[in-house]
Amino acid sequence: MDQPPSSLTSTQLTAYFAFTEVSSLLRHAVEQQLRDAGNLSYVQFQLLARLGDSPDGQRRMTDLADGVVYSRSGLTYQAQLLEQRGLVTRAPSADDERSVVVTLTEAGRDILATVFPGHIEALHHLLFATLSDDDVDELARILGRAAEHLRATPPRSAAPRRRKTSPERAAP
Amino acid sequence: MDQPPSSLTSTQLTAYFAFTEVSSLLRHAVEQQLRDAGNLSYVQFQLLARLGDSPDGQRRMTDLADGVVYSRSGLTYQAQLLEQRGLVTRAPSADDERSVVVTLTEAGRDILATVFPGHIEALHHLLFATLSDDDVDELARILGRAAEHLRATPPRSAAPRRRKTSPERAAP
DNA sequence: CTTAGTTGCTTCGAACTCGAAGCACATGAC
DNA sequence: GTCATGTGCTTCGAGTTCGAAGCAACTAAG
Repeated sequence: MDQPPSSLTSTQLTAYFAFTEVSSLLRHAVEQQLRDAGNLSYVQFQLLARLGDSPDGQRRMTDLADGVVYSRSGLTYQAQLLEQRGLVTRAPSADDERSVVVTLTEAGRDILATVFPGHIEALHHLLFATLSDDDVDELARILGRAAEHLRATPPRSAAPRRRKTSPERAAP
Repeated sequence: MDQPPSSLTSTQLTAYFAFTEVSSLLRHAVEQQLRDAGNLSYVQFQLLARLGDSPDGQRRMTDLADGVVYSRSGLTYQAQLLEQRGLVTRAPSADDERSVVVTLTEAGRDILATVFPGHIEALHHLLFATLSDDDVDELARILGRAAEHLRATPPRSAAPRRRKTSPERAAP
C-alpha cells in the first residue's frame, strides 16, 4: 500500500478547507435564493428538480432519498410537506405495493419553472463568475471522479444492510 | 454586463452536480468517522479544530460562528454542549464584557488528538485517494478563488445588520 | 403452502438548527 | 454626564433532521 497517511500536504489542506468553505457558503446563498423565490428549502428543491429530471416526473421514495443523500424518514417528512402544498402526489407502486411513487404535479412543475432561472443566475454569480471555462472543465473532471469514488465506497466498514445469500452480485 | 445567464453549460452543470454530490457524501462519511472516533458532530469538530488552530486556543464566539458558517444561536448551543463535556471553557472577555471567549481545554486537545488521525485518513480514502497531485493543486487553486469570491459576495440583497447613518437605504 | 429473512416506507422520540426577540455592554453625538 | 444606536451573545419557539422501531409486502427456502 501507500505510506500511512498520517497527515495531509499543505495543498491538500488548502483544497479541503476551500472545499468545505465553498460548500457552506454556496449552500447558504442558494438556500436563501430558493426560499425567496419559491419558499423552498434546498432539499425540497433538489427533490422537485430530481422529479423534473425524470421523463415521467416520477420516482420512488428510496431513489429520491439516495439521490439527494438523505435519510428515509427525513424524506417522508419532506414529501408530506410537498404533498400538502400540492407540488407532488404520492401513491403506492403498482409493481410493488411497498413502494411509494412520488409524482410531480403541474403546480410542482410551475414552481420549478419559477425558481430555476434565479437558481441558475445565483450559481453564475456565486460560483462560475470567477471561473474560466478551463477551470470548470477541471472541476467537472476532478469532482466527477471523486463523486464516482465516493459513491462506490461504502460509507464505513459496515454496510447498513447486506445481502447474505450470494457471495457476489452485480449491481442492479 | 454579461448576457443574462439563463442557463448553464453542460460542463457547468456536471461540475455543480459533482460538487454537491461530493459535498454531501464526504460530509456524511466524515460525520460518521467523527461520531465513531470521538462522539463529535461535524460542527463540534470544526469548532475544536478552529480553536486548536489558534495560538492560544481561544476565539470569540462570533469569530467561531463566522469561521464555520453557522448561526449565533446554534453556536451558543454547541458551545454549551462542548462546555458540559469539558472540552472548552467560556468566559467573558476582559476587553469587551459583551464578548465571550471560548478556550480549548486539555481534554479538548486530547479529543482533537484522538480524532485527527482518523479524520485525515478518512479524507485520504474518500477524497484524495483518486486525485493526483496536480488535481489537488487545481482544486486548491480553483476552489480557493471561489471561496474568496463567495466570502466577499454579500449573501444576498440585504445585509443582516446595516449601518443606519447614511440616509440612503442600500440597494435591495 | 409455510416460514424466515429482506426491503420500502412510516412513526416516534430526541436532538439539532435557525431567526426573532431580548439583554447587557460599548460607542458616539450632544 | 445623557441619550440613541450599534454590537455580542443568549433565550425562546418553531421547524427540521436523524436513527431506531414498527408495519406491510415481497422473496427465497423448505
